[in-house]
Amino acid sequence: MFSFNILKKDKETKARIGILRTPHGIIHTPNIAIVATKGSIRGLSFDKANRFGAEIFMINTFHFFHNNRYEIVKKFGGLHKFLNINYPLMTDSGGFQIFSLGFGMEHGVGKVADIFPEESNIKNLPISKGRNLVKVYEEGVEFISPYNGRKIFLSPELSIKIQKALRADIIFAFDECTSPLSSYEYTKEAMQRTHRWATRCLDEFGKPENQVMFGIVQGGEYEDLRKESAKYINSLNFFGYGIGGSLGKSKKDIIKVLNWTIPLLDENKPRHLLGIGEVDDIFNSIEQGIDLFDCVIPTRWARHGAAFSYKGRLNLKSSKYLNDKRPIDPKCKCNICKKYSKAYISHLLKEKEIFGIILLTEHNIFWILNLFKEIRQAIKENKFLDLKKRILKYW
RNA sequence: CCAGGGGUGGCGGAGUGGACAAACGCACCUGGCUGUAAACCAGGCGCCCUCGUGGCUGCGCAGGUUCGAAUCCUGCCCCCUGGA
Repeated sequence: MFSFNILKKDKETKARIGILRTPHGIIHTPNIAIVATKGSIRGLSFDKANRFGAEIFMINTFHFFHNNRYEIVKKFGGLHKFLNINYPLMTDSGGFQIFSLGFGMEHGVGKVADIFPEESNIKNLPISKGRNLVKVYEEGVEFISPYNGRKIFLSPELSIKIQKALRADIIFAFDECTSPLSSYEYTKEAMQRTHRWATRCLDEFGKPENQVMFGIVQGGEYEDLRKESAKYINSLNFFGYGIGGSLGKSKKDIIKVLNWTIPLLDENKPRHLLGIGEVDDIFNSIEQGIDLFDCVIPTRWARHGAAFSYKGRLNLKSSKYLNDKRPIDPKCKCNICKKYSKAYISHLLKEKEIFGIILLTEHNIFWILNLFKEIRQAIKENKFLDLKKRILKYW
């Protein structure tokens, strides 16, 4: 029921196109999973996204766990039935929340921090941003729910049990996502724990027919750890691989991490770069051999007023667009760009009209999916680097 | 005309002798956002500059008291409520 086939490899780079088959449909790679954390693409229906070319969606275990909502979904027979859709789905394991509700929240940093993790700089971080709601143990993780303060405990086994109940086609092993500010020692400790958790996840998972699992490579920004992790995760019986965790202090570090990691992974299995999705990072990662992404940026930027365009990121909340009668992106073939001006959308966003967010979400999702279509076509025609050069001129 | 209340930065609205260029909210401007605690967050928002525990102007208008006034006093102007 599941398979992954590589159709063509780029001649100049490690980019490749492939087909990932699941019981709910096929995914042409490289591709991006549209994020629908709580079972909704904020501002757009699954059907519409699918019409724009979305072939797989990413939903989150933690958000169906902290409120025990997975029990309801289980009674429905899984997410497909609960959401009443028939598209391929993947679920994240909850491992990202170890970072986002823990260190990331405490220090206000993302996965790619543009800062140095020395003491002196940590002091200058906005540590008042939040407290650490996460305690990691060998057995699992204690979260203090950010929603109601309740203590909840998630283990590798429980994450897999929940993901089996949710019944997404592709699930992820429960890992610990570390911070760019974590020390070498801590990153190593967390990586080794993630490795032990990986085998516990596989044991719990068994061999179901309707789901496959991706293991996650950790190791932060450290070459020896990344290589060790890639070798170890590759030695286990996963269907594919996620590359997760801290990807370093700058965008260049992402390339380094992928360059260390990917050559050590079975080339016939799909590789998913967790959470990444800015335009330049997409090109650089595909060039290193990444097949799948997922990212909140298209929808989040839309809610925050930013648009994708061939001229780069546009902040449509800016008053300078109120006189602009042209579409967001004159080269974009989406209905929003066919019909609406930047002026109108800017006006809606400034007035906090929800319709502005809906229009922009539709455009951003369409735009990013179209970019992946162009990338696949380019690889097919051996023009990947040409396309990269052309697009990244403005990104 | 009488009685009472009130006039604070673009707007709303605190403050009622010193730490007030004036809380807070809105609006406005600029940034940020990468496995979603995010329709969010951060910064700026009188004028000037060498951008600082800097200078100037400033709380209806004019004057006064005081070391010091948005805050107290006097006069004037305007607004609101009730009465004739």
